Amino acid sequence: MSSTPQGARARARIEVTAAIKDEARRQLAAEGAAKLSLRAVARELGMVSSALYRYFPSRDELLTALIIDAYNSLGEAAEAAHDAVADAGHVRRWIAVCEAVRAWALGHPHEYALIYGSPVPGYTAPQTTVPAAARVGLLLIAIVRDAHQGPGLTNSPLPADLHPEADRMTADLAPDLPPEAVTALVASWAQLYGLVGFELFGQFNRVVEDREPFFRHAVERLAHGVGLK
Amino acid sequence: MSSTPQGARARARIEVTAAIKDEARRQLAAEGAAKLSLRAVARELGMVSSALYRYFPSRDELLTALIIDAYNSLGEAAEAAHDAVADAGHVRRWIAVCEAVRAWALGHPHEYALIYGSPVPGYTAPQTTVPAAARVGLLLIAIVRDAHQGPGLTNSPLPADLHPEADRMTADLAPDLPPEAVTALVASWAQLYGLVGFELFGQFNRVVEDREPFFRHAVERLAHGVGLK
DNA sequence: CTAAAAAGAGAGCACTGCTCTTGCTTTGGA
DNA sequence: TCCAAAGCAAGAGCAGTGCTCTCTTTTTAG
Repeated sequence: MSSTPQGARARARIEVTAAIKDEARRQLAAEGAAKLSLRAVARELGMVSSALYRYFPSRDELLTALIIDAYNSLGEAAEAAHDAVADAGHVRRWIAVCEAVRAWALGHPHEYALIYGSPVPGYTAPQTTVPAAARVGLLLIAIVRDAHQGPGLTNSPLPADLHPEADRMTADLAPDLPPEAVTALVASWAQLYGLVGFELFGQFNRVVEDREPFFRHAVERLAHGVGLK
Repeated sequence: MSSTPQGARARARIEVTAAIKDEARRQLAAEGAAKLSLRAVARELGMVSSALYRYFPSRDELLTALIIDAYNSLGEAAEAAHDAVADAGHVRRWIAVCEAVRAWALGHPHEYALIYGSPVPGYTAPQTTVPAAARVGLLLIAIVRDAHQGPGLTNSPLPADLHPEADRMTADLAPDLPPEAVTALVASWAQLYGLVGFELFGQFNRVVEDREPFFRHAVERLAHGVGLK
């Protein structure tokens, strides 16, 4: 009986795959997705570039792996920040998640750009990324749900032409919540990334200087907008 | 006396420069910024790639020219949409500008990605782009200013720790407006691009289906958020 | 023990941005 | 009017890229 369940080869494959991703992530963090080079990764790992194709069939596949990891890293950061204030009020929890997203983005700008910036060259995200991408959204939904089951939500009514879509979204995302809240939640979710992206991509340069209080206030208003109080 | 003021050479230079930009814009619209190739542009124009460097010293310089054009194109679209409803109420004018931004983005996805997506490979936008980039922002400020001088604005107060930054932004952007409105305006400006970007970059896939009413409602709420009524 | 599968190495293709040198043409001053 | 200077096009070439193909070696599994 062997101590390496699937054999040494399978074990090595896992390690090499991880090493490739690590080195790729290093280059991504250092230079951005566009300058991520398979040949450079292979060179740094002491292997020849063609050998790398045994692990990732193309550059896009490597990027996809990095994208999923980035979504999960962001999701974990947001979840950790939320859990740290799980006892606090719903607005405070909402703010904590938003600030965690911003902090993660500022700490991993190229990875953030990879997942929330413009998609890389002709690249379209495969279905595989969906579960990881949803983590932050699910967190926000959970906060709003807690508030709904606790102190309740205060939402303004929706226009008539939005009722069908609002009901559809609600059925898909959170059937137990009022459509007004779900609609506001989805919009706030997108708006959060507008705030983060503008800061990260330099649109706030020479416009907003002291960004923490600005961001905090903005996401607090988002929280009120979804009905939290 | 010559009919070509600066000589035929200067005239030709202008035409060739325009032809290069046109062809580059075509490739940008077709394939995205990352696949924009100087060699392909030159090839399509029947010139050799090295000749192109007489007009643009590098690929980044070409991209910068396209970025400025894109900002101006977006700005013009927004201004035209605004002027078409200049007599309507402030909220309606605000919505018109936002919807013009969205429509332009959906019609020019790669150009939108170029200016509001993640900045291209290690590329940092030069100062030259600033005036063009400000056009939509100035339009939104103008609407809020009109409202302020007309029916007035209704804003909620700011937290104390935001006062310094809010006053600074107000002095920079619109000294005649209340800091509460300016702060909300800047945040809404960023949030608008969050809504547009999420739709454009596929984050709304399988989440929001009927996007026009959703977007319209969201930006109407933004309008109320900056104090318009 | 052996056939099959997996992995690495290397050469090569087509492409990229960019530089440099070589000629030709237009320009502007003496 | 002539002539040097500047502007421009063309071609070759460099270093780099993603990716494919073939060949050899190593490991696995029957």
